[in-house]
Parts: sequence; C-alpha cells; structure tokens
Amino acid sequence: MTDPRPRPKPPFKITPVVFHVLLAMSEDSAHGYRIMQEIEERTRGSIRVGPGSLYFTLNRLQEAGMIRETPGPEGDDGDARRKYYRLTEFGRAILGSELEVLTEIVELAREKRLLRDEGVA
Amino acid sequence: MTDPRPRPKPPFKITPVVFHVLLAMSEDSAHGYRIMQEIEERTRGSIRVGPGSLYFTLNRLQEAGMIRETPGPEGDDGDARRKYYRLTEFGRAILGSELEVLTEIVELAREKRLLRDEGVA
DNA sequence: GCCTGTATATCAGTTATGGATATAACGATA
DNA sequence: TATCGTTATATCCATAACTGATATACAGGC
Repeated sequence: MTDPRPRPKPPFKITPVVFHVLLAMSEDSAHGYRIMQEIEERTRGSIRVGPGSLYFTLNRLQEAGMIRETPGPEGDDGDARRKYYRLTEFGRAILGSELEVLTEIVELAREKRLLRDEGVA
Repeated sequence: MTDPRPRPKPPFKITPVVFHVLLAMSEDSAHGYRIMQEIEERTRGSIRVGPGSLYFTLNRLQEAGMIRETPGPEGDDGDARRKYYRLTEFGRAILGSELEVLTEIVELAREKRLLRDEGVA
C-alpha cells in the first residue's frame, strides 16, 4: 500500500472543476466556451461550470504552468475571439496522477460490488 | 450517449468530501473519527477531511436520508462516545451513481492513454 | 491522578463556485 | 447594412464548501 511512484504535486487543490477542465483539454487544444459545453455534455449535465469558475480556473491553470495558450488548430481562422489552450507536460502529469487515484477508487468499488452494473461480470 | 438509466438525484452536490465519506461507509457501519482516518489512509494523505467538514457532512447526509445512525457493530461496547452510521439504500444508490460516472471517466482515460501506467497492457 | 489519544461538536476565516451582468464579434437573413 | 440570436471572453458578487482552531470530555496507560 505504499506509493510506488511519487505524484507530481499540484500547486493548488484539484477540484472537480479543475479536473474536468484539464480532462476536456486532454486530446486537442480547446477554447473556454467549448470546454464549458464539453463538460456539460460528457457528464450529462451533472456538472455545469459557469463562466465565473471557468475563466478563473483557466487563468489559474495558466499561471501554474499546467496549460498554455496556443494558436488555434490547423485551419481554424474562424473566430478571432477564441483563445485556445493546450495541456503542458506538467498539466498532463497532474491529470494522469488524478486519474490514477480515480482508477484505484473504481477498482475498489468493483471489488466491493458497489456498482449497479456488472453484478457478476 | 443517452443515459440508459435514470440516476438518483442527490438533494445537494456530491463534493469530493461527501463522496469519500459515503465510500468510507460502504462496507461496514463506521463512526466519524474512523471515517476521517480511513479517508486519509486510503488516499495516502492526499485528501484530508477535518472535523469541520466531517461532522457538517455527516449531519447533512443524515438529514437527506443517505445515512442513518445505528448501534455499533456486534460486540462493540467499547466507547460510548462513538456514533455509528450506515448507508441507507438511497445513500448506496447515490454512491453507485457517482461511481458510474467515475468509471466512465476512467475508461475514457484508458482509451486516450492518459494514465502513466499501463502504456501497453 | 495525570497525560496522551480518541471522539464529537462548533465557529470563524478562507476559498471555490454559480449566476448575473457586460461587452463584443460572428452568422444568418431580410 | 441593419438587426437578431448565438458564440465568446471577462468580471463581480452572493453563496456554498472547506480548513483549521478551539472546546469539551471520555478512555487507557502509566
């Protein structure tokens, strides 16, 4: 039960909002408004991030070096208002570390038969 | 991407603290102080719930019918100060629902190779 | 009997979040 | 080109949640 590998230490607490913002950027770069929508879609509306939390969180993540601003994706000259961000290596490490914790929790839940699905599986 | 089964609707937000308290009670009944310790142990100190959040959360969970007070476990006449709680069916359903969301996130993370481990697996 | 640890409880200060509001640019369309 | 709804970033404020300090008291070892 000892930690096999040191976890990167986040400079502030990784709240659900922070986590989901990082996760929403894990594949492509993304801009704020899109992140808002994606979180709501993926969690089927159970988590809704308002503009207050969102832009506050984006600034914080950028200051902490977990994301950085990038030019938009290839061929996107669409909307000049958009600001695109992408995960840094550090941000990716933090996200990975958080996901490990979640993975352990999910495994524990399976062992204890806490999920409504997969009763036998 | 539509929800195959309606989720039980929690009467308030299931924050990390709330979630971990529910999880800590999923097997046996438990008392407050023990829950505090267990959360700290299982998350290897990365989540620490102080007495403020804990007892506030326990009261709230009880009012909402997610946990209920019970007599201590068989053969425990140890410490009269302890208050033991156990999950209700409703509480178990809420916990299960939250775990489903986490399970989906973990699966997504695996597909996207976001975990530091299991690169090939 | 005294001290440390266990146990519940409350309170105050801080931090995080959500909703309202502001501003403006975009796209469609009339 | 005027107008309207949507997209998009940004700030502010009220509320919600959390942390740490403090209080109280019992248990067990010495």
